[in-house]
Amino acid sequence: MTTSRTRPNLSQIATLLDVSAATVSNALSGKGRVSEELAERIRAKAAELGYMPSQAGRALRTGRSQVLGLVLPDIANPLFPQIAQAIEHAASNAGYGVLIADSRGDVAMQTKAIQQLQDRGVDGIVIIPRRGTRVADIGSPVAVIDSPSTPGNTVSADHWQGGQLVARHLLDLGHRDFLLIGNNPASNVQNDRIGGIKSCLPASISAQILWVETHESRHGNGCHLGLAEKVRDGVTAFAAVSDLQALRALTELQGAGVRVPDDASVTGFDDLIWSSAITPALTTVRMDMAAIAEQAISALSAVIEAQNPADQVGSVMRASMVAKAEQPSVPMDLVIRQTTGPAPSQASKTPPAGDME
Amino acid sequence: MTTSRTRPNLSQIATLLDVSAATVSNALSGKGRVSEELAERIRAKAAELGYMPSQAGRALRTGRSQVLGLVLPDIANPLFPQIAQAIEHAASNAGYGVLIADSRGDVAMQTKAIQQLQDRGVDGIVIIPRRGTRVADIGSPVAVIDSPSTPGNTVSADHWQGGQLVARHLLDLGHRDFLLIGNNPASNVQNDRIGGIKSCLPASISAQILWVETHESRHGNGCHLGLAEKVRDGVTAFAAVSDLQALRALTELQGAGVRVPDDASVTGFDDLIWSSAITPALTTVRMDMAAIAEQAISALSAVIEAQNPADQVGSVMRASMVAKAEQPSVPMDLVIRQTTGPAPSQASKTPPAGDME
DNA sequence: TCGCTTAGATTAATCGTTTAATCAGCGCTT
DNA sequence: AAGCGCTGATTAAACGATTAATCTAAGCGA
Repeated sequence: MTTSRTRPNLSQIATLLDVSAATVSNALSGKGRVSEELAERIRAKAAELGYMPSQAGRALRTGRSQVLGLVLPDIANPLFPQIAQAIEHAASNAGYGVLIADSRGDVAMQTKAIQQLQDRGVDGIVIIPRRGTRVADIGSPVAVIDSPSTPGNTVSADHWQGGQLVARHLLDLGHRDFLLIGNNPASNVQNDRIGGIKSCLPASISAQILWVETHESRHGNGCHLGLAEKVRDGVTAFAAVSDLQALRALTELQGAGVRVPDDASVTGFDDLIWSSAITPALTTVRMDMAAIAEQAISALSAVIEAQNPADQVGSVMRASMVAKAEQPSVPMDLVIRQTTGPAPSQASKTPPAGDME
Repeated sequence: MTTSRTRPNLSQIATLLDVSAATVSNALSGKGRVSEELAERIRAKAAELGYMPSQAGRALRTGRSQVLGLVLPDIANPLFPQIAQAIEHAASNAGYGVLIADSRGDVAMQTKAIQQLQDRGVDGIVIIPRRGTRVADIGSPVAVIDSPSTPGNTVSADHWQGGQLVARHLLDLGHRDFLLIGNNPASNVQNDRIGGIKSCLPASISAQILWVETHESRHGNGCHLGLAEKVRDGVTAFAAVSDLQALRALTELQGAGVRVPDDASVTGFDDLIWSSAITPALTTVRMDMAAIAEQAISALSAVIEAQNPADQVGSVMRASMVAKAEQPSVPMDLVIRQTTGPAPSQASKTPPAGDME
C-alpha cells in the first residue's frame, strides 16, 4: 500500500542486488561483460520494480534525446491527423517520441519552429514543407516529405502515378471531357498529380485546368466555380487534386442539380476522413501514409545513428543531413466509391434542368 | 567561418568571462545574488553565443522536462488539427513542448499511451478522453478536456450553451419541426449539445433524435438516413451534433433534390476546416479552442508547479492531480453561413420534386 | 578596532546513465 | 613458477545545469 512510488533507478537495483550500478546498466543494455546468471537476476529485479531508465539522465550522457520533431507548415491541414498518426506510430516503433511544432501557416515561423525543436534537443526532424518552400540545411538530421519531384525530398507518395490511376479510371468509364481542379499552381504535389493525369490523356481528350486560388483571387473567397456551366459545355469528369476541392465541386454540382455520378463524375485525392461519409461517397486516391512514415523514420534514424554524437559539427566532413529513403516514392491506391460512374451518353450531353428523382 | 558549432554551455560562458558556472546560471535565471553589472555582461555574452540551456541537463537536475503529453483517443479525429494547434500554442507560450501520443482508437491502448508518455518523463498530460471513458488517477498532473457535465473535467466548451445557440437561431428563422442528428448516445459532448438544443424548444415543437451509429448498426455502414422522407413529413430543420454528420445530411438532402436552405436548414458543430468551403457553406457552432487550451495549460502548469519535485509521491497528502481551471466552461460561437434560412411557408410543406433552377 | 551583517561571488554536491579504464581472480602455457 | 589472457566485475569520470553551503571582503555601528 505504502509503496514508495519513486521511479526506481539503476543504483536502487544495484544496491538491492549488491552489485554496482555499472553492472546493472551493462546487463540491461547487453553491452559490457556480465555473466548470464547475474544478468538474468538483474533483468528480473528490474522488471519487478518496473524500472524505466530516466530519459533525462540518458540524454545527458549520450547526447541523444530519443525525440523527433514533426513540423508542418500548416498544422490546420486536414491531412494532419493521418500524417501525425502514421509518423507517431513509426517513430514509436523506432523508439522515438514525437514533438509537434506549429508554424501557424506562417512561412517565416517555420524557421522559428525548427529552431525551437532544436533547442529542445530533438535528434532529428520530419518536415512536410509548405508548397514551394525549400528546406535549407538546418544543421540537424531531417527527413523531408513532399513530392518525388522536389529536390531534397526524402520520401513521399507517388503523386504522378496517383494521377495516372485517376485518369485511367475515368478513361475506362468512357469520359472524354475533363476538368482538372487544382488549388495552387505553386504546389509540387498538386503539379505532380495533375501531370500524372494529363500524361495519360490522349491528345484527343479535352482537359482544362481550374486553379481555385487564382479563381478566387479574382472573384472573391468561396465564390462559385461555375462547374454547372462546364457540364453544359460537355465536361463529364471533374478530377480534383484534393478531397477538399472535390467536396467543393461535388456540393456545387449537386446544388445546381447536376446528378453525380449520373451526369458527371468527381474524384479527389487523399481520402480525408469524411470522404466515405458523404452522399455519394467520394472516389479518391489514398496515399499509404504508414509506408511513407516508415520510410521517413527509418531513413532519418539511419542518419541520426550515422552521425557521431561527439562530432563538433565542424566545417569539414559534414555530410548532408537530409535523409534518403530506400524507396523514396510510394505508390498510391485508387479507392473507387460512388462519385464516379460511366460517362453519360453523348445524346444527353446537355443535361436537362429539373431532371430529378 | 570555422565557427565551432558545438552548442555553448554554461561553463564555456563562465571561462570566457572568467567567472564560475554557478554565477552564470544565477545571472541568467535571475536567482541568487549577482551584481547587475556582471549579470549584464553575462547576458550579453550568452546572447552573443546564442546560448540555449541543455534541456537534458536541466531536466536531470530539476526533475522537470518542460514537456507535456497530449493524448487523444483517436488521433484521426478531424478536430485534431484545431486541438493540436491550440494546445501547442498555449503550451509553447507557457514554456512547454508537446509530445503526441496515439491510442489508435483503441481504448485499451490509451493506458499504454499514457504510460509511454510518463516513461518519457512528461511533466503533465492533456487528455481528451474517448466518449464515456473516465480517466483514472494516473499519478501525473493531468488536464481533462471533455464536457462540463463530465466529472473530473478540467475545461471544455459549453456544449449546452452551444446547443441553445443553434436552437434559438433556427427558432428565430421560423422552424418548428426539428430533427436532431447525433452519432453516439454514449458521448457526453453530444448529449450536452442535444440537451442544450432541446432545452430551448417549447413543448409545441416537434423534435426527433436520430443516432447515426445506432441506425447504421441496423442498416449497414454508410446507409441512407432517410432524411428526404423526413422533409416530406414536415421536418425543416436538421441540427447535427457535428459537422461530419451535418455534411452527411447536407449531401444526402442535396442528392435527393432537397434544396438547402430553401426547403430545409442544416446546422453542424465544430467548424471543421471544410465547412466554409462547401456549397452552401455550413452554418455551425465553433468552440474557442484557443481559450480552452489556454485554460487547460494554465491549470495544468499550476498543478505541476504546486507539486514538490522531491515529493516521493507517497501515500498520504497527495492531492488530486487533475487540474481545475478558473473558467471550466468556455462559451461557443454561432457561425451563420448559408445552410440555414427561413423556414419554408406552411403551404409548401411537401416540397415538389423536380423544383430547380 | 572589533564584531556583525551583507553583497557578491565560488565550491561542491547532485540528478541518473553510460563507458572507458582498471582490477581481481583463475586457468593455462612454457 | 612466473607470466599471459580471459572473464566478470568495479571505479570513476563524465554529460550540463541547479542550488545549498561556504567563503571573502567591504561596510557600518558601537
